[in-house]
Amino acid sequence: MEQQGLALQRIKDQLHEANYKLTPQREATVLVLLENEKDHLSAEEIYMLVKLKTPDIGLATVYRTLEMLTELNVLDKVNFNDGLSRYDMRKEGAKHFHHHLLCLECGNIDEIEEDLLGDVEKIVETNFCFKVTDHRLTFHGICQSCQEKNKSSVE
Amino acid sequence: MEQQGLALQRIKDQLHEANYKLTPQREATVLVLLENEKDHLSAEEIYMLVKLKTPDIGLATVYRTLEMLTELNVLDKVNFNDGLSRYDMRKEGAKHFHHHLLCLECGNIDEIEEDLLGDVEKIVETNFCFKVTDHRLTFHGICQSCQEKNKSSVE
DNA sequence: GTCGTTGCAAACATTTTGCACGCAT
DNA sequence: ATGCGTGCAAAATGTTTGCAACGAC
Repeated sequence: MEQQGLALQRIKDQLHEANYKLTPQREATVLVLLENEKDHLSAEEIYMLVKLKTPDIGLATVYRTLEMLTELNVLDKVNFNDGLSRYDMRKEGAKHFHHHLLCLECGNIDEIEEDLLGDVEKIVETNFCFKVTDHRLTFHGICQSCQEKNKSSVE
Repeated sequence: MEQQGLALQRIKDQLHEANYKLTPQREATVLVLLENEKDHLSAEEIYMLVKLKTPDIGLATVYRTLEMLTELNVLDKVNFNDGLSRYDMRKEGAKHFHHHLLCLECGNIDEIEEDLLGDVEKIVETNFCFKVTDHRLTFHGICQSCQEKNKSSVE
């Protein structure tokens, strides 16, 4: 909770620095994002959650807010393979973008905060002369609980 | 060329195994994909290329063919962040899916065939109990030629 | 004749845009 | 009064689906 207040303040500051105003709609959207940090909500899902508390908001505004926050690097727009964009908070201190584990069976998406790509990025920079600024890494596979589910159903 | 003939034959066999027919439209689509293996074409781009040689084809057929080939693991559907799906041939021998380098300046997408994630996947399997079957890895950054372009324009 | 495949058009889903209005400065 | 921000509706975009017709066996 305290954390969330700090995060909100940080985002407010970023908006002001970039000459954006923190309107009630924008604040409500940011709050929903903070409250659901662990999920990977789509624009529509965010819209519906915001609308519960702030019914006076349009879908277009949510899209515009999400675009703005993505531009400010508060959010990352991520595409898994379900045809729509999802939005993911960039952790405050995190230099790198976290990784994802997508379970092909239940569709659940977990996050890995650990940076696993430090060495790999160095290889890319030296061997391919490519200046890396960011990355997207998603593993596809079977999550722990689905593995257990399968095991017990076989027995 | 010879390689392409072999690849085509292999794909034909896979279709037949799965009880699909190799219709002229499907063959034309596969040929376009083989001829542009290094690109990351969207459905529409593929459609337009196929239509040059085989005008009697509809966009829906291309979509259906791409879906079928994705299901057969001949293709991978990849999403960069431009809002549409792109299709990428899975290399014949390649056990793992190759990685991508997306240049944020010129939009070019390069491929890395080397497997850079062997160790990382092991870590994921043991530390997170996640059975990895595939992955998507894209580095965002500046490609070599854009770096050079920038250097000379500063001087 | 059956059945898989097709082209076309319509439907659909997601995202963007145009516009008139509202509100803070 | 200026200009940013808004909701709504319309448009644009990318993809899927329904359907009648075709063609191989």
